[in-house]
Amino acid sequence: MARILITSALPYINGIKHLGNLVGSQLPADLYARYMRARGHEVLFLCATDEHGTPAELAAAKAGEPVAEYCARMWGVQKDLADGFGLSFDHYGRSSSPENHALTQHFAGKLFEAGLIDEVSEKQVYSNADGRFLPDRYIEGTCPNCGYERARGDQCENCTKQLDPTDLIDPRSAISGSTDLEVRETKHLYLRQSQLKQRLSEWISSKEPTGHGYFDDASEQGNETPPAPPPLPPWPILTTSIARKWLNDGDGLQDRGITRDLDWGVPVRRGKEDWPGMEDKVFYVWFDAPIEYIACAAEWARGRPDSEWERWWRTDKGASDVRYVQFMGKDNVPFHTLSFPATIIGSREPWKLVDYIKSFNYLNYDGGQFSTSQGRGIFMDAALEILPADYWRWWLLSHAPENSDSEFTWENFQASVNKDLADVLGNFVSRVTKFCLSKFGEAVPAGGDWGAEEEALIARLQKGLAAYEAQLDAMEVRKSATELRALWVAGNEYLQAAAPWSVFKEDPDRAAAQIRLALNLIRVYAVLSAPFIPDAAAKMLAAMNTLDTDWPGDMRAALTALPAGHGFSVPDVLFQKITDDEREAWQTRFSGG
RNA sequence: GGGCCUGUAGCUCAAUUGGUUAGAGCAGAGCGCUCAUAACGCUUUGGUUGGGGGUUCGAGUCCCUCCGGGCCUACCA
Repeated sequence: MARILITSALPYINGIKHLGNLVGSQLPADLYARYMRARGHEVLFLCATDEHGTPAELAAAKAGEPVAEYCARMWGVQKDLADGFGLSFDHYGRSSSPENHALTQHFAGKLFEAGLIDEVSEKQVYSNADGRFLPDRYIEGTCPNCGYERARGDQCENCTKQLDPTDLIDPRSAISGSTDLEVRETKHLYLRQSQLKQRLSEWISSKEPTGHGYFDDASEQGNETPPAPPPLPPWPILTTSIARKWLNDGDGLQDRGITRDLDWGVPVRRGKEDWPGMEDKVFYVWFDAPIEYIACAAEWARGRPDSEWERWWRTDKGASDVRYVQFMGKDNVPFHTLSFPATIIGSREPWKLVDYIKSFNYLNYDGGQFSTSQGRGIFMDAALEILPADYWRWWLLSHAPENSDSEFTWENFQASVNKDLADVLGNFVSRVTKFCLSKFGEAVPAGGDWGAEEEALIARLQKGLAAYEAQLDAMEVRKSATELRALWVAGNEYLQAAAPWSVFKEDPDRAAAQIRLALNLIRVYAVLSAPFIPDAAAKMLAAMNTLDTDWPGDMRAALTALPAGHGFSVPDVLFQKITDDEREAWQTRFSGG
């Protein structure tokens, strides 16, 4: 049995996430976690809300709540939605947890001891009206280059010119509109990532197709039950190319500011000691957020010995055989390939480094981007209001933006759900159970033997299963969905060829054997489909009146798990089809504006 | 500006990394079946792989160039 640590990128606390966020990290991570658990491996699957930073403070102010209360409330909202989508986290934590405060400060102290922290004095824009320093993006003004009046302090959206906030004509706060701005001197801590460039570069190289670092320890252990998963493939090009760009672009990897002048966050300390001159500052959210991956495990183990979570994270305390896989959207890649590893490596302590980073492109909505501000697209709460989670899970996973940005259209969604889920899988369950009920009653029928058709089906399923497993092991999400669907289709083809409804008239025993196989196939489908559509899988198992969720190793054996005489019930329709009227109504409702 | 990704059938995507005649699903057409959610199965139409040039015995795949779509560019996270 292997041990698999899985983390999903942390959703930012500010508001409800849309389907693009979901498919880019949490959902594929859940697919992988459910699959690995089903294969019998020990899985720790973690996620948490990312709560610090300026946007959280502003969102709280807008909601008229203290930021701590706002974050606590939104954590609850996001947790409920995650549960609604069947995301099977072992723990859903918070980056604001005491565990993360302590660990973030601990890492800062270790990095300081290693000489990897610089104190840098710099000038930043302060807004008197807002009572805060303004990040460059929160300063607006007229672009000196093109005259656009709503240029931001970092870049003009109109002419794309890179700007410095002091370049802007008539600068004002984007928060309040106030022009009462001044430049103040402030001191910040910088992580000297540039010192670790060589080390990081070599590490990234080892994960590329020509590298040799992707055969992790967990995959090299011999004859176990269950067998260890196959070696991890090279990292996605998307992951390594973004990392390379940041490593090599311009002067190479830049040192990074890891503190901010904010109230809400992890106070700057060196371990448990004060940090002179840093009394009113907090760590930058991108410093503390990835550390929450570790702290989240500590939260999970609250009230139990530290060894419980350290065996997942400390290579000196049992984590050396852990396989660690991260899931995220492409915007998160630099922080996971460089900044966080720099924190880990720079600490000179034996923390577990990530083994595989699965990154995703973006999901677009009907010809444009999802937009929170314009209410354009589908958000997690609205999605669950109109349809069960499995419908979304199936479509999103089978269309995951792995190679390029992909697009949600209602036509495609309707066609995919109706055909794949209702017609191919749902109808299979329906036709088999109803036929059995009418001819043999609500129990697995006895009599008859398998013949050539059954042998051919078993061989085909065995082959298809191997293909499905290979894609899931490689985290090829779309291809996994294709293989799963092919398994469903095989059942329908078999039924058509076997035609038990005809056979029954001449040879009821033979028909009984066919239906016995088909009923067993429903259970097998439930087990195999559960990582994608857990709720429907549970319904199928309930209808088959079984708790046997063993992953099929030998298909022949798996297809005899339900013996003759085993009672079952005909389930309700598994997947209701989406009608044209519904589709059109939703299309209108979610068009935004 | 720089970097990366991407363009394959009406639609959504493959193509074992340069190797026979570019394949699936959906949509369309035809046939079969009647257990089933008007479901299922079989057959079938549909391609100058964005345009042009080059390398090669051989190019969807490699190189150059042009066109289109997208992302990133370090103080939003």
